[in-house]
Amino acid sequence: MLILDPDDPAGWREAPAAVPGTPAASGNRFTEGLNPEQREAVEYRGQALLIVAGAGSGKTRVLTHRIAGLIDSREAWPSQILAITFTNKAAAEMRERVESLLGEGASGMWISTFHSACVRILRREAEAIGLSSTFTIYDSADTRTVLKRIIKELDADTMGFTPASAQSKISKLKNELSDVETYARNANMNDPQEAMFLEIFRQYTRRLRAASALDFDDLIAETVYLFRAFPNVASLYQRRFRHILVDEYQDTNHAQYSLIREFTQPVPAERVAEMSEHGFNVRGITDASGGIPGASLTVVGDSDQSIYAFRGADIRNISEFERDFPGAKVVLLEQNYRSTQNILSAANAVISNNFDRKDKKLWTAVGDGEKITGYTGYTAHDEAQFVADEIEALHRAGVAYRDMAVFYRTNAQTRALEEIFVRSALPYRVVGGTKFYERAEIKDAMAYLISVANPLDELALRRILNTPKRGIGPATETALSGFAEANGLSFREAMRSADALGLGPKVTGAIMALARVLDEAAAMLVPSSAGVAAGTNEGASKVSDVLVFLLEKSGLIDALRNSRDPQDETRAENVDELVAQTRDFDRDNPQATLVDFLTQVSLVAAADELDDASGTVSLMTLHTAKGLEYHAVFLTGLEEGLLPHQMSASEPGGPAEERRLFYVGITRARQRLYISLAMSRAQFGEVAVAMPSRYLQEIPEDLVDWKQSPGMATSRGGTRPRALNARPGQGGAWGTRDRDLERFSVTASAKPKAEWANRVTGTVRDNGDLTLEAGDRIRHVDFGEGRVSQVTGEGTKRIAHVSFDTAGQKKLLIKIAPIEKL
DNA sequence: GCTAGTTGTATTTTT
DNA sequence: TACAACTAGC
Repeated sequence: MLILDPDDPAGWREAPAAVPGTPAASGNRFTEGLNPEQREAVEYRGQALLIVAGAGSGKTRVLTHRIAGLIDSREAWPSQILAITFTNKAAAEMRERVESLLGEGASGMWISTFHSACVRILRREAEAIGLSSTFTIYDSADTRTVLKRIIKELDADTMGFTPASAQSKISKLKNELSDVETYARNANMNDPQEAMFLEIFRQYTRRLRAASALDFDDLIAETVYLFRAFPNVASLYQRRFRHILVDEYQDTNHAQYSLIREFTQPVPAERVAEMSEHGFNVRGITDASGGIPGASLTVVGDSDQSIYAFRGADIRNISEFERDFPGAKVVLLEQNYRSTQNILSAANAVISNNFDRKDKKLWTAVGDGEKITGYTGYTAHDEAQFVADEIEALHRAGVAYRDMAVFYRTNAQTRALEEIFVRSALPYRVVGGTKFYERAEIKDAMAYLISVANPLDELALRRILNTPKRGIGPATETALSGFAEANGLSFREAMRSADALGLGPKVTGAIMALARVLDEAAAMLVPSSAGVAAGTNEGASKVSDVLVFLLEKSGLIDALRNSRDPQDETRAENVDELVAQTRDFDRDNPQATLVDFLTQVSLVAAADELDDASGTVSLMTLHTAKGLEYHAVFLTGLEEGLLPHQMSASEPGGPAEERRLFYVGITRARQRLYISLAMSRAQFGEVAVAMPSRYLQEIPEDLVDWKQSPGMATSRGGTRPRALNARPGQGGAWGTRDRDLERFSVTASAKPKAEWANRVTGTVRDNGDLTLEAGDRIRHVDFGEGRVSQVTGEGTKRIAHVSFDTAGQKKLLIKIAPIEKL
């Protein structure tokens, strides 16, 4: 999926002599069909441009046309462009679109995420900051493991430190570009809490250094430090990139902001002269003083879609852009090309409740469209059944599954949705969530590769030390690390000389054997002498071959295959899938190294996994949904405590950010928007009463057609559990006034149709080999009786198409549906 | 050093 | 619920 940028380091010193073009020369070819504001954003030439782009206002179009225009008019070579996007997928798409606009490849362009761009720079310049160019990138789980060890060793848990709390604090500091020393200077050492945290931070930094590893936040921060500490290195990039474009600017944090500032600094004349002497071509890019002026900066963003404050995103970066870059031009894009007016009106109404924002109203020329459909389920399963039914109805009406998406606030909400979707034989895919690369067996296999690529990475080594089981326990591990420390060796070196430790012969043999396997794998990666001479990877073994070698020689794959744990069968299959992925990687990137593969894996984002060609409904969190659009969108779990989330209440700006999240969700929909909630939701395995989200009231009532409103669901019938009759408590945002509930009763559609049949439970049954055929009558736990009209599929995937007497048409996966034949 | 069983505890969003 | 950490017994 991710394509390695074809930028070629050999061309690094070549002359990208720009032919300065006149703005008008960018031609009409790239402004045709654009509205006046879009056109202005594409054509403007100046130091700084802020494009305030409302949702669906065609910002990707503007960005791609702007880049294509710059290249086509010869104002810039592709290699002088640096475009930062939020995901790798967006980057790949942007590259594709630019290339198709130009009708040719645009190699040398850097279009990537902040993190990918930084890794690329850091690997190239690693030496300068005393890092191995094969440094490992630690993900949050790795960070957590390291912190867990540190906290245990320091007994910091007695002071209330947890890996999670330390992790988020360290992350916040790094996003503010505060390193250990900076923190130490300002810390109040009389406060034992603070002193302890400093020690944790210090240890953490030390260990990452020793392992030649960087965490996600380091990638950005270290690049900034690199540029600041080595102006001559920074100049290389300042000279090269003449046009910097940043998408989703509202979600940049301080470190990213600082990085952009570094990129756009001018290069003073004396350094330009120096560079020129060293053979760097600066022709055509110097100004009258002989220096290189700062690169032009284009940022695109929408403060209403800022949803990453928890990750340090600072909304001031965009709101104070004009102050930061004096003379900046601002272009406002308000015409929406995505959604119907009803959807936009709802979005506008909701977001206008956020005070302290620049007023901005999205509008469209496409017309009102259909009303928003609302539904209140009794349980999460009931809600999920509504979603499944509506998806099926849309599908029958001709909407492809891939054009529909279900959004939710927390990953935990997928469970009920998945259960119902499986039962309903709906093709779906969960985007993000527990990712493939987070599975234990995959992390194990990856740890082998990492140990080979970066021998200093102790975390990876410790992970594989006893995986598969080799009889090397914690005692041996401690002995090894003690030996390493006492002799000034790395953990890996200690393993090689394990025979000097006086351990048992079996354990010693196991350690030495593992060390040997790793050494042999490392030898496979050395390029041939011809390759070394040419600076290529010629002669090195392919990633897939190294992986297969490691899996076999280490015994990992055999251990999984021969295990009697039935789950290990799936694990072995996952490992095989990893091998298949490395084969794909080798095929797609013949020149790439093992480190390239590891980098790519470290930096995949949830949205990168999206496969446009798949014929499935997509399920994802609201955060992942940013930047995407679908014909039909289902916003689920619109309850107090979920959206806004409980945890956001205590955070400053929390409720406003949650509202933006809701806004982002609404504006993903092109034609149809569905909003739903459940009156009760299982948490802790206990059922708790749920209150409608405060944000629901903010949607004008005439825009929503409630098939079952919150009012109806509380005021009707006596068959539901008592808990549901409970009055909303004091302080509940939904209020205690009856008017609030009445509002929904009044707007509720007058047709009390099949909704009562939809009181779906989580019941699952194994029907084994129940055979059904068209014409059979069945009884379903939730839907009552019905007649089978058709049976499709094979084996465990047989699907019954059933017309229920009261609940309508449904598809059921026969094996697990709670049904019986009559 | 390994395994199974038990107890305890935490549950937001992500590059 | 569900998973991590701890304990007991091999």
